[in-house]
Amino acid sequence: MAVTISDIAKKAGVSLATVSRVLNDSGYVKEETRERILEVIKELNYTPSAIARSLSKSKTNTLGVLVPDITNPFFGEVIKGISQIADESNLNIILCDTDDNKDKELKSLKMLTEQRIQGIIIMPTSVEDDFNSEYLKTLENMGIPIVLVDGHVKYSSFSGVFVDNIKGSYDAVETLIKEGHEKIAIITGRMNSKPAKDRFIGYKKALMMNNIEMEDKYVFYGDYRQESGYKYTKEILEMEDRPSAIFVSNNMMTLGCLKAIFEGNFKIPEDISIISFDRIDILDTLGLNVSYVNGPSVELGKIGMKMLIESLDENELKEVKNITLIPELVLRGSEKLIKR
Amino acid sequence: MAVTISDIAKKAGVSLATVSRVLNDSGYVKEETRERILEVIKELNYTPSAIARSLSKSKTNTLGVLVPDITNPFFGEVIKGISQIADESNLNIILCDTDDNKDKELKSLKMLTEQRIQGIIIMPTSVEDDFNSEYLKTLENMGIPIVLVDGHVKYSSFSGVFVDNIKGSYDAVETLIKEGHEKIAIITGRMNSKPAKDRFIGYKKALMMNNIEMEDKYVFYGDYRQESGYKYTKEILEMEDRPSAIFVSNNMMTLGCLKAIFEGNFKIPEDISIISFDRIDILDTLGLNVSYVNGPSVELGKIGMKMLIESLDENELKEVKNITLIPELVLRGSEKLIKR
DNA sequence: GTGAAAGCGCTAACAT
DNA sequence: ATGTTAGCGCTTTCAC
Repeated sequence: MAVTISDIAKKAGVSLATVSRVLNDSGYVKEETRERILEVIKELNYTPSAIARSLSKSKTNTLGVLVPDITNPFFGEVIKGISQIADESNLNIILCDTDDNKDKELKSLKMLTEQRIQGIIIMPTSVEDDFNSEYLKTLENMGIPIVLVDGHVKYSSFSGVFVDNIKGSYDAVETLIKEGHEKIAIITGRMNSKPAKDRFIGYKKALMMNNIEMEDKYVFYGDYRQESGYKYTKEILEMEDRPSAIFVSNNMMTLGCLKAIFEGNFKIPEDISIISFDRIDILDTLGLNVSYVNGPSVELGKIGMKMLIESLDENELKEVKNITLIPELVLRGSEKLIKR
Repeated sequence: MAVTISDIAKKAGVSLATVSRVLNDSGYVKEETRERILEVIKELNYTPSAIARSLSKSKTNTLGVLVPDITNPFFGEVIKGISQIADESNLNIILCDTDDNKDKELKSLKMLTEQRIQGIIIMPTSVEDDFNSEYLKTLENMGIPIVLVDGHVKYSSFSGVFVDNIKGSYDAVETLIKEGHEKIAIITGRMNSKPAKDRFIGYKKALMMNNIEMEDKYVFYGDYRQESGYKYTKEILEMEDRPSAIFVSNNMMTLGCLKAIFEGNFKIPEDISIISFDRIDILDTLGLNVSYVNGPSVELGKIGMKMLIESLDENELKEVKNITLIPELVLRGSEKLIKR
């Protein structure tokens, strides 16, 4: 169907090998022959088959990337970082949206191995029912390097780049305390997710270090979705012993939280203070001054990809590397304690 | 390196062909042999090579998808739609973020043809410097079906699924007029983009049909980016003969527009009315009642993918199909004309 | 400097 | 019901 290397060879009056040589700049080819071949290639509009090449070289130059939700801008930014580095190294990437679903994740993983990708960057969905990490482990044993980004799977023996979630939320909550807040609520993520758990730990730690007793009634177990942020904020706003501040564990829940606050006609920070984990671009754009803990998304992607590329080098002995990035606390005023 | 079909054959004491048969459920295999083979496959942890299969069948079952910006939730949703349908048909997709950049787009296109993808869904970046449509045309002539989503390239001879931008903005602007607005500003997109142009046309048409003279001073030529929305809204708000309403041609510029409005301490719709093209989830979430023209993103993706799959069928004669979806006008109150 | 030929892992006639 | 074999398009070793 398509024009192949042998069509080129025939038309140029040389052998396959010679064509291949000019294609790959390998071995010696007389300048004259080279030019003739190049011309024929142009003329016939030849495009080499990556498939055939991959098969022949047992090397695809393709990497797999798994994200839980492609419509979440945070992941979008991570992907930007990943693509950028991949591009520079002329690596292809196959991107899979796992829809935050272990089954889809597994299906994608299988598809990727069939495609003989040479490495995987994965942003896992959660740690629950953790059968996929077994599968990942198998892949790694088969020689496919795995790099985790912003999450943890069961076997911590994978390399990865993470955000220091504990420190991030510790800083946020401590800031609230220093502002004078004493009753600080938290809306957490699912407790089977490492990042969510760590954010909770940071919260507890900050209270403890500042001699504030944690109160169960101020702890709301959310699930990283808008709805839970909305629902629990509503509850919080109606408490008789209402906390003066809320620490919300991720961006989506913060949106829900804000909705509840606006609906109830409460003002930030006059009526209630909040700090969010994760930046929400839009808020800044709209001039809504919500303070947040900023996980470095693009950076996460870039570093993850660089780690992966390094471990692609077969010669290098594979040691497990872990890099943890410290998130930055960005204060916008929503953390302030106003006399109420 | 990896275990191959012949390893399986050897260990199971059969020939390659037989193994291939059970792998593909083709031809007859004795139940007993089948089971034995299946067992060996499990045991050796065999994963077929899609690469080898593709080469052998001259068929990759892989599609290419090009998006201008993966961090834009609108495209994220289109991708969700695409993935969903692809999944159901067991088609793989390679997704490329072109960064709204013709060169990257071209590079991705080349990469995709090397990968021998069997079809392409493309959301083009703009119509400007339109050399890629030539390339696309070449690809199509080579038998690779192309489906356009929400954009137009130079050669309108491609199939595609679009949004009726003219009608969308016509409805929006007419609504403003019916509300009593007479001075209606527009912030457009770049005039080399078909959708942007059409949205402008809808605006003009609505004015004309309602016997309102279009005033040049109310037309602001933006570029679909936040900054331009911000900048022109600032200008608008400072005009001595200030319009009572703004029609903003896309979501990003609307964000900039809102920022300018809030910064100036203007109220919607008390001080100024607006309608946006494109839904912005966050606004609803936050309880900001901005009316908008809603392009059906997920639907766009699903339909686009279905069209592509249809034209994958080689038997089918390839006719150019165009489907245009009518966007829905969602009124939230920001269009109201309040006595000022 | 160039060519011949084996091989990458699999499929699909064609035999048996 | 199963085996043999010729490709798929390319790379690479070994000859010449």
